[in-house]
Order: sequence, then structure tokens, then C-alpha cells
Amino acid sequence: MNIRDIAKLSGYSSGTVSRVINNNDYVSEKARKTIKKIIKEYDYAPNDVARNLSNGKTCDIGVVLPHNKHPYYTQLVDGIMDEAFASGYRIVLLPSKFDSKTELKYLNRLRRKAYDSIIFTSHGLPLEKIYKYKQYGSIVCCQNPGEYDIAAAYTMRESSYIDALNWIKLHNFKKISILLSRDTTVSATAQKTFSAYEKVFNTAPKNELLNTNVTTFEDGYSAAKQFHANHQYPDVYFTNGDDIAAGVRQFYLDNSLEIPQLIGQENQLSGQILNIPTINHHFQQVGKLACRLAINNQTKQLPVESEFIFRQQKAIEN
Amino acid sequence: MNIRDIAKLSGYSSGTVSRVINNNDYVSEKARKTIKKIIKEYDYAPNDVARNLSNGKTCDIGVVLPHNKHPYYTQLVDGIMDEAFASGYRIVLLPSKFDSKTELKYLNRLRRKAYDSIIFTSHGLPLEKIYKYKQYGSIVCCQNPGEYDIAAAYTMRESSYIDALNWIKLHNFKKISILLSRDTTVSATAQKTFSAYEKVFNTAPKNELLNTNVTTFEDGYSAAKQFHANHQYPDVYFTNGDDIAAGVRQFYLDNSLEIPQLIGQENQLSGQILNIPTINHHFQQVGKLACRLAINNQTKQLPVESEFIFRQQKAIEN
DNA sequence: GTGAAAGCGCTAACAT
DNA sequence: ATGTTAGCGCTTTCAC
Repeated sequence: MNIRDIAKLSGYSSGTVSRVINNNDYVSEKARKTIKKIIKEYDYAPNDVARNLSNGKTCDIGVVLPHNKHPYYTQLVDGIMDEAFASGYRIVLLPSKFDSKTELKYLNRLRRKAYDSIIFTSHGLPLEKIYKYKQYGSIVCCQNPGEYDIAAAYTMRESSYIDALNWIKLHNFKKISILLSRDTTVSATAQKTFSAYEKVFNTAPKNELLNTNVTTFEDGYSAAKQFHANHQYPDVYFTNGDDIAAGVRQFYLDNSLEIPQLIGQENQLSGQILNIPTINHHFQQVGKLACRLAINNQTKQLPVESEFIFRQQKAIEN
Repeated sequence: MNIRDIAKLSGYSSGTVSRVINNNDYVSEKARKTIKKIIKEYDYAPNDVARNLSNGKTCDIGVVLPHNKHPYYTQLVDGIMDEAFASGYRIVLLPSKFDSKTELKYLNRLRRKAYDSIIFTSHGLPLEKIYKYKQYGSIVCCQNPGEYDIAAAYTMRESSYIDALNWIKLHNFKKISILLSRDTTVSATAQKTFSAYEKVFNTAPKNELLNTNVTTFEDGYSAAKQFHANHQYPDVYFTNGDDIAAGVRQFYLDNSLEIPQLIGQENQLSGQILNIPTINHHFQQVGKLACRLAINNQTKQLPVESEFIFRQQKAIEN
């Protein structure tokens, strides 16, 4: 059952049927009524794929997601989805695990018009590669693209990082551990962390107090454990998430050790419960902006301010 | 630039080009080489929408999501996504807020072949309505569809609920508060909670210790606050999430009141941190199964066991 | 092994 | 207002 069948059955042409379906243009009341009746009678529904093909657009937006365990992505997707829904767009989830091959496949699907735009919440692929695909459709990143002329909405980490590190400095902490999700060689976030550190302390972070590939509570726990196994005893942890900070805390708790100062990120529930200072990156807002850029196909860069939220950690932990 | 252009440029027909693109069938090495060269030279990429139209399928699965604040959905989507990715399917997010009109729109898009299947992680629409759309495509629910012959993967709440409530009974708690996300009139989960309660206590839950529309930490906090304002003093809270239980706890903490026994659900990080007993519903597994049903278009019902996880709440809370 | 052509189902420009 | 028709771009059957 297609539009031509309805045309025949109603005695009108497919053009008129199309007009009725899309209720635009001028159609006589009589035609509209007759056609609607037939549509109902034969339980006809127009085919969206055919429509997309004819219109040359899908109203779909692909969203590349390295992993979904991290709240960064959850919040981002939330913001993107809100905005997309409001504009009649749909979100297609594209899990990548930072794998370049997979991400390239997704970029190629943009080329193949599987979706109108693609948003990288984060990426394994170098920006250079991504940039090359700009010609094929609307591409938006959620990290500062630097010199590349790529649309982006992103959180400005620097000032809040500096605030947090200054706070650490002011309180005279000496052994500063840093937990990251990815290495500085591939992660802009890691680089930002380092540069802020250097600005505040005039020296690079200590390698022996550094740990990468940390993304979960469990990872935080293991990281703390490992430091202790190596006889490293940080007095403060600058972590990449409240959940991770909570994992660190748990290690100390389980071993009846005094809990060091913690600093989280993402303003997660765990931080709120445990009174861990955090950094709010406003990722929902970032997602909203990214989605708007995607929809309007604008090559703009939209930074969003982040903020250091201080909380007094309880001296006695349960 | 389309397949016919490539055909002309290469001196072959579009049929042969199609064969090369899909590298199936028999194509001579010579033809393959020539055509591939032209494709590369002219930077041609086949159009996925046209392909979908011709094939009559999209490899997309719509996932209806009432809200994404609740971890129930996060875990479910996680499971769905894993399975979909493994099978070359894509997930299209369909936020509904339990709104029937919106959900109906999504069902109609199934009819319009916008996606091959649709999964309801939860629904506002009555099953009867959903059932009517079964003829238009693969539909899967993530709740027990009861008498309706609808595909479903869902958590078996009853036994773990009874375990938890028996534990409550055994420990002689008397004022049992129940927090729910939706009313028994619309929510199967709420109904299950009630029936388990009745089985264990031979009486219905007390209305004055009941609260619905609770979905977040803040809601939990407010619920506890409200009970106290109404001079109701539960000695145990059976909540619909660890985060919510954590919110309840926070109220007592902030007001220097003794923290009552809490029971959470979903096995969330907050519960782990605070040692709140919980119920693990294995939603990731449910998601996996639901997705498999969607892909294979099987009308099966797959229950998944849930389990009560006991944890000793600390007597002294921080 | 390859080509021709008939779909897939809809839209929109043009004609009347 | 309505009809006609040429797209949109790919797949697949049927000949040869």
C-alpha cells in the first residue's frame, strides 16, 4: 500500500494525496475529505524512508559516544536530546570506545547521508581527520578544536582548574595526585589539566602521582591502592569525576586510613553525598549548544564557563 | 554523484557497480578494479537512505525513554546499545516523558518504517494500544505484558521484593514507608510492590507512609521532609532507587535525626558508598535480551531474576 | 559476468 | 485545485 494506491482508490492523483498528507498547499475540502477517508479505510501510513530520500534529509543526528559509563556523556546526551526533541530531530547513538576505525565508519555514514549531522562528544580520531569530513555534512565537536575550523561547544576547563589548583596551593597540599581518563598525548582535557598545573605551581605534575585510564569508582579505588603499594602517599587527589573521588575515598575507608583531600568533577551525586568539592562543567548546556550548531550547520565555537564548587569535606567519615 | 554516474564513468552498468559496492555476487576482477578506481577518484559514497528504501529496512531500533534521569533507563539503554552495536543495528532515542501522544507518534513512526523495531523501556500508553501496533513491526516492552501477547524482557520483581520485605518483617520494623515513581493505577512496578507487601504483611501498605512521583535524590529528600512535617516517622524506607534512599538519608542527616533503615533499588553507586541494601534488577541484561527480541522479531517473554542485596548500614553516619 | 529495467515510495516542479 | 512526471539513489530480477 503506497501513495499511488491511495491515489487510485480515491480517484485523485498521488500529487494531491501527497498534499493532503503533508497538509500544505491548496487542496479542496472535498479532495481532502475523500482522501483522508481512504487513508483511514486502508490504514495507510506514508513511508518515512522514501520521504527522507526524496527530501534529501533525515532529521537524524548521530552522536558519537566513546563510552556511556562516564557521566560526561550522559549529561551531554541529555542536553543534546532535549534540544533535538524540541526541534523535531532524532538522536542516533554511535558507540565508539575511542576506536578510530569505528569513528571513521561513523563519519562515512555522514557522507552516506545516514544522518544530517554528527556530534562527537569526544573522539579518538585526530581533528585533522575529522576536519576532512566537514565537506560532507554538519560536524560538531564537544571539545575545543583549537586551530581547526570545526564547529564546537565545549566547557572552558582552564579557569576552574586554576581555581581548584589554587585552592590546593593555598591550603598547602604538597603531594598532589592527578587522575585522568586518558593520556596527555591524546586527550585535550589531560593537556588542560597539565597546563593549569604548570601555571599554578610553575612545575609539571609528578609522574609518580599520576594515573590514567581512570573512569569509574573502581578505577579510583585501584588507583589509590596502587599509589599505596608504591609507597606514594598523596595528600590531595585531583580527580576527573566525583564517582572516581568516591572510589579513592573508599580505599582509604576500607583500610582505616585517614582520608586525604579529594577534588572531583562533573558535580555528581556521589560528590554531593560525600561533600567532595567538585567542578561543574555544565555539560547539559554544552550538549544543547552542540545540538543547535549541528541543526543549523553553523561553524561556530561556543565555550561554556565551568566552575569550581567548594565543599568542606567532613573530618570524620563514616 | 550517484551510482549511475559511476556506472557511466566506469563504462559498466549500475547493476555491476552495485555489486562491487556490496561486494557480493560475481564480478570480474577487471570490472571490480576499474569501478573501485572510479569510486575513489570521484570520492563517491553510496546513499544509505536510498539503500534503506530499496531494501525495505533501516537497521534502526527506536528506544522509547520516559526520562533519562533514572538509572533504570541508563542501564537498559546500555544493554540495548551493546547488543545493537554487536549486530550492526543503531539505536534511535525517543524521549516521551510518559506522554501518550508522544508515544503514539513513535508507534506511528514504526508504521512509517522509520525504524525496524521499537523498544519501550517503559510506557505511558496502555498495553492494549501498543498491542494494536504489533502488526506494523517488531515491538518489545521492558515490563511484564501480562495477558498481552507482546514481546518483552523484564525483571522479575516479585521474589526480590518479597525477600526485602521479609527482611523488614524479620527485623521487626513497623512503620514502613514506600516511595514510588508512579501510582499503582498506571505503574506495574507499583502494583508489584503492593502485592508483595500484601503477601508478606497480609495487609495493604499504609497510605500515610506512601509517596509517589519520587524519582531523584531531591525527591527522596522532600518525601522524608514531608513525612516529618505530617508527623509520620517511618522506621524503614522501601525506596525505588539507591539515589532516592540517599536523598532520604540526607534529610535525616541535615536535621541531626537518627537515620532509619533504608532499602534502595538499582544497585547504584550511592548505595554502594553508603552501604544501603538494594535490589539489583539486572537491567543491562534485560536491555540485551530486549534488543535481541527486537532484532529477531520474536514474540517471547523473557523474565530476568532480580536479587535483594543486603548491606549492613553503618550505625553511625558521617 | 554484465546490462537493462522495473521496482522501492515519496516530493515537487510544471502544466493545465 | 489537480494531474503528470521526473526525479531522489539503490537493488535485484531477468535476460543474454
